[in-house]
Amino acid sequence: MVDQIQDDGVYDKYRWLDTLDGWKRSHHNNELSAANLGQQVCLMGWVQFRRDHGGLIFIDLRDREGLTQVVFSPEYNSTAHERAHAIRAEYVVAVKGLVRERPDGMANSSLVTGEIEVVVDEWKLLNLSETPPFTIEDRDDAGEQHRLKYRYLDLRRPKLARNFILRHKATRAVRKYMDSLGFLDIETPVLTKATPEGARDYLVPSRVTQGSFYALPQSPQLFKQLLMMSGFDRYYQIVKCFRDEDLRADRQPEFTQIDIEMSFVDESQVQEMAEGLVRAMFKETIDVDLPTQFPRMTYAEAIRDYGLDKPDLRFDLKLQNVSDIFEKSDFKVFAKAGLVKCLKVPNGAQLSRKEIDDYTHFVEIYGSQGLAWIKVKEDGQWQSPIVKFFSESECEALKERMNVQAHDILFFQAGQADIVNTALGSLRIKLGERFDLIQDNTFAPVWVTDFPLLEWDEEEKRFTAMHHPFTAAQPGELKTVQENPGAALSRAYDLVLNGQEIGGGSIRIHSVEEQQTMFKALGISAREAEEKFAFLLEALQYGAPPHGGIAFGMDRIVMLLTGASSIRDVIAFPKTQKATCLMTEAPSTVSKKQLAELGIKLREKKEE
RNA sequence: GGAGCCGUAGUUCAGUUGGUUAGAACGCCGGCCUGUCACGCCGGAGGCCGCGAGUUCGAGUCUCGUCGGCUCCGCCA
Repeated sequence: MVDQIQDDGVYDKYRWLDTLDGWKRSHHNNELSAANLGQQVCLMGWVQFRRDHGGLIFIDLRDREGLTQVVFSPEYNSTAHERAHAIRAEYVVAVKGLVRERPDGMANSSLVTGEIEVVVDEWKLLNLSETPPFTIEDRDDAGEQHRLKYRYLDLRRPKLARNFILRHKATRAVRKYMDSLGFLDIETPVLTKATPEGARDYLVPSRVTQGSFYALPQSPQLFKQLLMMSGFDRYYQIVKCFRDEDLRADRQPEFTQIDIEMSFVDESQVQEMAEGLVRAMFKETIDVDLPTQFPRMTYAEAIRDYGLDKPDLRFDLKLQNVSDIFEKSDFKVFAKAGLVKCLKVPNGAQLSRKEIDDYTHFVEIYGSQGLAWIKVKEDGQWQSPIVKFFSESECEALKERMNVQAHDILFFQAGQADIVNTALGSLRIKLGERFDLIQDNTFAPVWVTDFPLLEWDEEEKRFTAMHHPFTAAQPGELKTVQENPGAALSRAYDLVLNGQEIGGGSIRIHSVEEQQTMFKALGISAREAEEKFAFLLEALQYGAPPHGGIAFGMDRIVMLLTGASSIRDVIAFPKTQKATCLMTEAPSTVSKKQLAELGIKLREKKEE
């Protein structure tokens, strides 16, 4: 009926399309209720489902807000009904009709608009649609490869659409809160200078200065510090940042940061502001009240108790250092280890041998050599492949230290400290999920403070900044930086929520001497510092105020707010793990002309 | 750079030890249907088993390579 060949042979399936002709939408599709009974309304949207009974025809009309059932009835309006047989999924239609109550027992309690329906007087076919490659509804029946290729269709799915509506509310909450505290939204450049430290830069070739490159910002770090030196006092920006590193379920090459900087403040003032911001976002998007004061823990405590610098405090298990118990043990694996840590799971003895084997493979990912364990039976007997190597006093000490009870399981990691902590800390998260220790809809924020200023980079054989090279050392630690760089503590802090790092910041260096000391500790020569950061070193000499700030990962926060398991579900047009866009097919090759203008010559492809 | 899982109809998947004509559900097309809401009933069409080699009398199934998607380690100040 719809596809026709015109007289001139041109295939034109759009000749029956209607125009709006001044029709105006009166309501969205999640809006009508019994309160609107008897009203004439005009709705527009996409056809979600069609249920053609031959006589009555029902369609569910969808827009971003929801669904409304529309009825075509031969008795009510036979012309409208006759034309409606041709309606298919995803056609775009406008209907004018009467809001009426559904017959007895026909209400649909799963729809907000389920008590009513709109019976059609007149309707317009605004556009046709090919049969979509996958069904547009919330039950996931398409793979991500298809969903990303047809992202614009995927985004019609209510579940996904809701994420972006919520994301908008989060953004709005940020702007409202920051404005209320006198922060100015100031834009910083996207074409900027490559930095030697940190992540790999995305580079943009300069046409005007051939052979030179801009870099896309990993963060507006230096610009926001310079804005403090300009006297702007309180700055924020919701800003795209770029890092050319490998992707993860919670990492995209371009991501959005809530970037904040303040002058004349110390850590506590930045943190107080930041807590208020996060509380406002949670309140105004999902109506959750976060605690009025977030707990704090030092980096050292986090590693000691949780093995990770982003502890998930939604459940209580803690790692225990048991190195001392086994110092002189006959069990050489423990005695010779740099660190031995134990994690007890109450009632964990139910784990099967296979599950334990799986956990063994799991910790191997982190470089662990193996996973030792002890199951405690009903009668208190220990079942374990390693206990036979323990002396009686070692068993007693362990029993007391770990407060061992019947049905417990103990897991051990022994070896190099960083591997022990990472492996056992990650296993802790896994076990928390396995034993359902994490309650739904709980949010456990925590500040992690007192980070080391520097960490040793084995590959480069030098210290690198743990946070970034502009982070101030704690009072008195400047001397430590020179004498024992690895021991110096910084004025950096991270905000962790449910085991995810959602924000990080620091009080910055505002004295040129301290900045030079820092560069020196990082093995950056005075010449190199001059070359890369001359503008910063100069600016610091013209009255830089004490300042500090924080940056939040907007995408990750929205993930937590929506419960999304992938960052791709809160980014409208995300990239695949290979950093490509399946829809636009970016990145792509460019013409020789474009390359020539940039003075770029591609390496010849080797012939096979 | 490395490890793992996956790739079969438009979609989601099944496919036994390698064996004849590769199946199901949903979707699509046609017919019937006046209270459905993932409507129902009847009928039909639809396949480069990701791609390329190899083993074999014979490959969706085994081997190697390759491309693509996902998860993770490294990396991500």
